Amino acid sequence: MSTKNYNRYTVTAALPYANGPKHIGHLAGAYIPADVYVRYLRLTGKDVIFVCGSDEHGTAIPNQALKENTTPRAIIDKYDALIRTCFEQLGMSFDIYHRTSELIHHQTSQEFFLTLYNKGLLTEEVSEQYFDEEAKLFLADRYIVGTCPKCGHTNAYGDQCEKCGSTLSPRELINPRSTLSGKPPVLKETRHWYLPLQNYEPWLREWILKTHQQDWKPNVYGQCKSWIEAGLQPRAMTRDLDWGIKVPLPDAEGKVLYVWFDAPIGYISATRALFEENATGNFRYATPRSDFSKAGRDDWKKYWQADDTRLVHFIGKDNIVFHCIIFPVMLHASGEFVVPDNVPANEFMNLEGDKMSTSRGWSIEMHEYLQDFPTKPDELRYALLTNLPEAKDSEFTWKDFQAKNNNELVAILGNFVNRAVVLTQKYFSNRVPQRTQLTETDTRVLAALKEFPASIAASIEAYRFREATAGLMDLARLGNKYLAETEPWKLAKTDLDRVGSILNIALQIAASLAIVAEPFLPFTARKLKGMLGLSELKWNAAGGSDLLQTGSALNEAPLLFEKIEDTVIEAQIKKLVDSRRAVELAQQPAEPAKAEISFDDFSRMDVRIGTVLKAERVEKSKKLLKLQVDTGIDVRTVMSGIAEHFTPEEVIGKQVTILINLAPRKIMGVESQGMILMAADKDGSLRMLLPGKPVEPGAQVG
RNA sequence: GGCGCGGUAGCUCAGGUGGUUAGAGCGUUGGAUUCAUAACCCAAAGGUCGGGGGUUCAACUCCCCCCCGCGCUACCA
Repeated sequence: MSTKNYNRYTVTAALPYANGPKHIGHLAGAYIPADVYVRYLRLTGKDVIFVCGSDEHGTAIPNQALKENTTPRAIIDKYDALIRTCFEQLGMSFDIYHRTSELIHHQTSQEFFLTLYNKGLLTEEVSEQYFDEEAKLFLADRYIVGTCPKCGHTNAYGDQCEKCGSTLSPRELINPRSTLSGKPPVLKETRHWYLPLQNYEPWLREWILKTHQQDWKPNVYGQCKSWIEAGLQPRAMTRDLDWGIKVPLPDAEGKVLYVWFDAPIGYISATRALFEENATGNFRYATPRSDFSKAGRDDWKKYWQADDTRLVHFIGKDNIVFHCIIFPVMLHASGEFVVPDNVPANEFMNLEGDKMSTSRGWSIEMHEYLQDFPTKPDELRYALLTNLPEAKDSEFTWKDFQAKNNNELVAILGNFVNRAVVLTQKYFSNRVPQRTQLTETDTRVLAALKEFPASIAASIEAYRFREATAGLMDLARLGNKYLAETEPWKLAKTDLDRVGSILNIALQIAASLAIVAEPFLPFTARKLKGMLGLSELKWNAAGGSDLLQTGSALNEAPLLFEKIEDTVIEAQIKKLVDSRRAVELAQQPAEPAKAEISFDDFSRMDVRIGTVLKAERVEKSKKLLKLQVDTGIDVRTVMSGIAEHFTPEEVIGKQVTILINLAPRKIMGVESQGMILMAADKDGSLRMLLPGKPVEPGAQVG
């Protein structure tokens, strides 16, 4: 249990891997809780930095580049920009969002590696790995497929057979082949540097199993325990790859640091960059902080090396081993760094009854949400916060999103604020009325109000963000209930003084809401403060009864939230289903082969290359084009059902493949003498079969 | 296979170290109300806490077995 007195906080959120867009599951796993935590700490006046950035190394980056037919550099630039923008629009309040491709990160990582190396803490081992001679690459297990030795499945991966579920190593595969070239890989010797994790087992046992049994979440603690008890082994910290951070040793050509070695160091280099930029005033990735304007560029060390710094990593459960075992061992072994005080990893968020997966088309990408709901970042934050997978996998549904918005944000929070403000406009010309004599109800409500901030704070500090969010909404409920009990609209004609007291109290509640909402709903909090004319107040002001001065004017008060209609939700669900269908279609196996035919059958068809001389639309037909085709033998008319895929202009001059001895047939009153051959893609779209180089019309296809 | 985390009202989820009638929100039903984006407020119905054993005066909470879901099993980022 951490009983230490901490004087500053270093909070990290998992570095998103820049090989593609990120979805709301990632937000729920790490970024939203981290942002709430940090915003809260700042409000309480704590010394805190919040660092994150794009993770831009590893084999998947060049692979994605291959897939998108571009360079790794282009891939990371593209996805870094996309993710960075989304985070900003969602209100992620990073002090810096850095990139692991930056020089300072390469330097920091290499220094870190050398520190361990020079201390003699890394071991060197030579092993045989599969190598793709054509791609000239060592292959990660995932990129080798072959026949499973256990079940005979012919497409088992090098690490696992998806059919029988057994765990494999690439060497076990029968007839292995590279997924990059399709060729069989060869075994080749390679040398790598390993971190002997087993040497740190006693330390890990002491640090995790003993010290953190109480304060780490059960899922995190259990996972760590499982690994430690299973026995730790040396883990390679380098890879054969040409994309990444060079191993800073002689004769290490073609070797880079393992991405999971460099990625967490990214937190440190981001912190260095944060102070570098604040010290120089040259801001590229950091958000300027006035309190750091006098900081030196070496001040980053306090946030990583001082004993009274509390390091907290927010991650998803897939990252537990790296943040709880490997990175801490690296930090500990280096001898210079503090280790995390907590790693509040979340589980996964499912979507509409199924696992979220970008590749399967079953996800809500951040940028897609923001495109469709550009004015509603807080609405998403709230829906995710109330259903974070804190203890177990949770589920996001669009209906639930709608319900949270309509029944809670609109009906409870927005409505309460609106009621208080509208009544004030109506009876007190939009000025905060005076509070006179207090009734028993008043004092009770004011006392209850006072309790909220501390209770919400306790939840946040215990990493219970759902509970904390519920506390926020309960405060709005308190306000609604107070109005329902006191019914100021009834008293307006008889006792305006009393009405004034009631509205004063209601407005004080709204003011506290504006402060307390900031970590959860930053955009709404800002709006609400603007409406109430409330200055920036710290957390400890929340719960107070005199946040708003009597007589001060309220500003224009638009509605904080708007209802989301059924049609909008239905459209989102349809979009989701459609995107999965599209992916499934694309992955559908090709049509099975037709029955065998003889060579004679085949040679009876006369297939030629012909040149399209003329093409025109056919009246009253959506599908047909009437073509004049030079077949080398003659020029003939062919009616072709391609009008939905090609315009006449783009067909003219093309050398198409044509079956010329098909029996003529009248179509739309015109005799068609042959058939143009087309390839039909899985989505039904047509592609012409063109010769690779121009040929004379009439060239036989066979 | 081994290990870890889960399996609590129709739905989404809370339930430190075992102890009075097992909780919240949504949904449902009924009531009250009209200041408010037909919203708020009150109340009720609804669960043999995955199944089966055991420990105990007492178990959702501890132990054992089984079933189900998810994850990890260490060169997948």
